[in-house]
This record gives sequence, structure tokens and C-alpha cells, in this order.
Amino acid sequence: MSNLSVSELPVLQSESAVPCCPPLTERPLSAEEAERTAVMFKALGDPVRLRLFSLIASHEGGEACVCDISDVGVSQPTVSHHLKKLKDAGLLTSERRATWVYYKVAPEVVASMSALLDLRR
Amino acid sequence: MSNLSVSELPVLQSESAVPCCPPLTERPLSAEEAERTAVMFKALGDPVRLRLFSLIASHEGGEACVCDISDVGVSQPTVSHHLKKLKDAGLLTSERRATWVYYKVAPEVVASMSALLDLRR
DNA sequence: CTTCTGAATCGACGTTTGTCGATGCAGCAT
DNA sequence: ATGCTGCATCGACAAACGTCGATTCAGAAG
Repeated sequence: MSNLSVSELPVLQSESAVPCCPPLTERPLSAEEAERTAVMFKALGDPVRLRLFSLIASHEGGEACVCDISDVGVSQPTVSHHLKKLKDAGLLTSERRATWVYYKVAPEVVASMSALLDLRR
Repeated sequence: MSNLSVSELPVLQSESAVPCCPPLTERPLSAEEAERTAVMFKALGDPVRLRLFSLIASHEGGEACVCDISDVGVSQPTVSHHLKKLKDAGLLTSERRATWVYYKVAPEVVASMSALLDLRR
């Protein structure tokens, strides 16, 4: 698995004038762009991770404690593993509060993925 | 790999009054929904497939002959294999015209994925 | 300090995936 | 028919992935 930091994700790189993410219709992706962008799609390309993500996204404030979302039919270590992947992909952030760890949706990154798929032109 | 037909994809199922795809923020996905939806994200979760997809999407008319997009650094059978996966996921359609096979973006399906990631509420 | 609970890491495993060369098939054009 | 070209399928194999139980770590509470 790739170990990109959030700051390296293509969708967050541009503070430029143009909108951050040209849709996939605008021009072919370079190999490097594809490599980095695929990490985000791959992160959502697993059923368990999709459920975890939607559990968090649909929770109040777009964030949830791990203990609130652990009932997805896999073991606790597996849940932890998937949350880590979503976090590594830049789709979630996490924060420890006392005993519990809260995961939260990273709105800009997700919006950027959505923009990539906007095929209008 | 799952073998869902396009008609089985959740994003195309609802001809109902509500917009076809509630964003992931609206409610948690069921196991079955997640299973089917993940197929589409997984399809774009590979660098080569992302490049192929953007090559087709950015081509005139949102379609391209295989011969136009085969230069992505992998062998011809591998290109064929990836195009099949994108097609099985419902993201592309294909049509043979004489000697050549043309692949085309399935706009509704892609728009639906985009809608899933629309986190406004 | 010890204990308890929630979450992360480790090590191992079977399965899936991406890739290739070889081969097969479809549709032209000799 | 024969050959040629574009694309799909097959079989094989290494690498990556999802999963688990066991263990470790962090923080709170006795």
C-alpha cells in the first residue's frame, strides 16, 4: 500500500486559480496523477470500507467514535485496519479524545473525488 | 471479481421519485448496497484503469478505439483485461465497428458515483 | 501501581489481483 | 482459401489484499 501523506494528494495540491481538480474528461491523467488518485478510489473500493465511510459520513457532524461503527461484521483489528486505509488515502482524519478515537470525513478530498467524476463539458 | 450486470448496479435501480443516489452522508449503506457500489469504486482504484478511463472520457465524444489508448505501459492483453473490468463495473460500454472496438463512457453511472460523494446537506 | 477498556500493531493465512506470453477469434483484404 | 491485424481469452505466477487471533499500547479508574 502506498504511503502518501494528505499533503501529497493531487486533489489538495493546487492552491492555484483554477478549480482544484479538472474532471477526468478534460485531459488524460499522467501516470503519476493516476497513481496518486487511484489510491483514493481504491480506498472506497471495498465493501467494508464503504460501509465504515458512510457510517461516519452519515453520523452527526460527519464524525463518529470507532465504538459506534464497529458492527460491520468483521473483527476489531480488521475495522482498525480499514480505518487506517481510509485515513492514509486522505478520506478521513482521526482524533483521540480520552479513551475513544473519533474519525471524521475530510470534506475537501471527498469533494475533489466527486469533481473528478463530473463529466459535464 | 463480481459479475453484476449494469441493470443490477444500485445507482441505476431507482426510477423512483427521489434522486437516484442518496449521498453517503444520508444514511449508512447496507451490506448489499456496499457490496455492489464498491465494485464501481474498485474499478477506478487502479492507476492503469484510471488512465484508460480518462483517455476515453477526454477523447472526442467520450469514446475511443482501443488502438488509440493502448499506450499506457502495459501489454495488450492487460489493457484488454482492464477495459473488461471497467465494462463489468458499468463504467464503460463497448461496440465493435468493423475491425475496431470502441469503448465509451456510461455517463449516468459515473454521475451517480459523483452524486454518492456529494457531501452537502 | 494495578487493572480495565478501547484501539492499534503484529504475524500468519488463504484469496484476489495485475501482469505476462501464448493462443484463439473476428473481420478485412488479398 | 490464405494471410493479416485488432482485440479477447487462457494459464501461470508473483505481489497485494482482507481477514483473523494474539499481543501491545494509551488513557481512565480503582
